[in-house]
Amino acid sequence: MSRASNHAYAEIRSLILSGDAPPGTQLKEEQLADICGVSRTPVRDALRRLETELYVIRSESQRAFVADWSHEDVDEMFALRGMLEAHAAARAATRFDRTGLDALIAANAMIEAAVLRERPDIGAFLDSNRSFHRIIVETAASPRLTATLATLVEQPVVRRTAMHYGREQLAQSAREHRELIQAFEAGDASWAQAVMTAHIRRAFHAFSSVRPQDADNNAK
Amino acid sequence: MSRASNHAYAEIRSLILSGDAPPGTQLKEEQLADICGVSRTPVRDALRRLETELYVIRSESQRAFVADWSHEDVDEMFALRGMLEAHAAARAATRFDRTGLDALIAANAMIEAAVLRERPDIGAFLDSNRSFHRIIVETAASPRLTATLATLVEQPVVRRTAMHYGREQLAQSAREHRELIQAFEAGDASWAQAVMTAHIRRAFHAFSSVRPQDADNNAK
DNA sequence: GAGCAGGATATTGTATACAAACTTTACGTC
DNA sequence: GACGTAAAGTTTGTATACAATATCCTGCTC
Repeated sequence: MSRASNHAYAEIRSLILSGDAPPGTQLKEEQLADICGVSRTPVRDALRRLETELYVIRSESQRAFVADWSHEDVDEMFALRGMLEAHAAARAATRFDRTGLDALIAANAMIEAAVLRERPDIGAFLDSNRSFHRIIVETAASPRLTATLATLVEQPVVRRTAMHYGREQLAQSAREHRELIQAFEAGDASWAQAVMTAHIRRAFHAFSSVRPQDADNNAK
Repeated sequence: MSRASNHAYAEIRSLILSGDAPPGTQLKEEQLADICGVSRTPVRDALRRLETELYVIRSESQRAFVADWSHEDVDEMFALRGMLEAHAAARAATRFDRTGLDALIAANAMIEAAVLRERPDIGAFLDSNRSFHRIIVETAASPRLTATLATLVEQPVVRRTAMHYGREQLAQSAREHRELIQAFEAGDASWAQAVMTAHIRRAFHAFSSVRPQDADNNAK
């Protein structure tokens, strides 16, 4: 899955995330192939990947569409994500070594740098936040958990959530990360699990208190 | 993703599960295409699906191999399954109607009939057991949860577990199902969740107390 | 004999052509 | 005008040929 395939994946994904292809849009293989400048074969690979990540859904007759997420879908997704990510945190708590902890601390330092300024840098926040959570999931050392969570953690949702966070909520997020790090340093699985549960749950409420059009305006 | 692709998927999957392609075996697209009697295109689709379900892993240079499942992997799989299925039970507890409950009761009656006899009928047990759990997951009404669990509940694993159950353990399984039904009738989510957690956890210990070769002998 | 270069072989990636399936449209019937 | 049906058009599925890349093998040098 090399050059062309990855390129198609990135291109189509950005079409969806940018809103150029809003929910419900039909994604036709040939048309996408034109846009990406490759043949249909790598486009099909890309669509399959996007499908497993639930960016794309398929009609009964296998036509591909940009996925739309109902409020209940999002609620359920956060519930599952909270459960699994908290479980990952608990596992990780018994597995962290100094190198991993340092990486975690570094990631959170970058988050704080992005947040604690006049005008928070949401892009940098998202990048570092993603790193932070990825380190934890990987330290949990369960490929199956990693794979399952990958399909659950939708970056468009994380993005919209962050968009709605004010400066104070972004800072609170970083503080929760600090507490997670403390729990990891103590090797306390229950603590880590509880903090992570709360962390994700709070994100859910931030997300669901904003109506989609507001988030879009915010994004501009 | 139609005829050829599904066929290739089923065929390759059964190669892996039957042990004809043991862990570590390299899966070459052309060779698989020959075996399945289709071209490489649907084989590639099938491999991608199997890859997301972790039956197949890829080397750095994108070559496909049969994944190896360590004891710890299986442990983790049961842990995830327990968590998610317990969550499903909790959701279902607030959603069951009389029709659903009656279906559940009927399924468990069939389980008991298969179990409470001179020589338990494992095949019938497995069928009814699958129905029982499916009714619960579907009553939970979360497509995402259904999809996630589907990749986690490996029937070969369930089968091996049941193979190792003695008559008493099979009966115990049915009793746990009865308690689940009580919890559902009471609409008590916490109760249902706790019973399901224990139910799956017990299955894990039954599974892991049997060594693979014993299970295979038993299966013959 | 160890290690490396370079070509031969094997394997995956991509493009393209054609087949199958689904959708839409146009027309005829009632 | 509503409905059904069949043909035309659109879209996805599959096969095959070729390209790119990785791996293996051979023979050379030291």
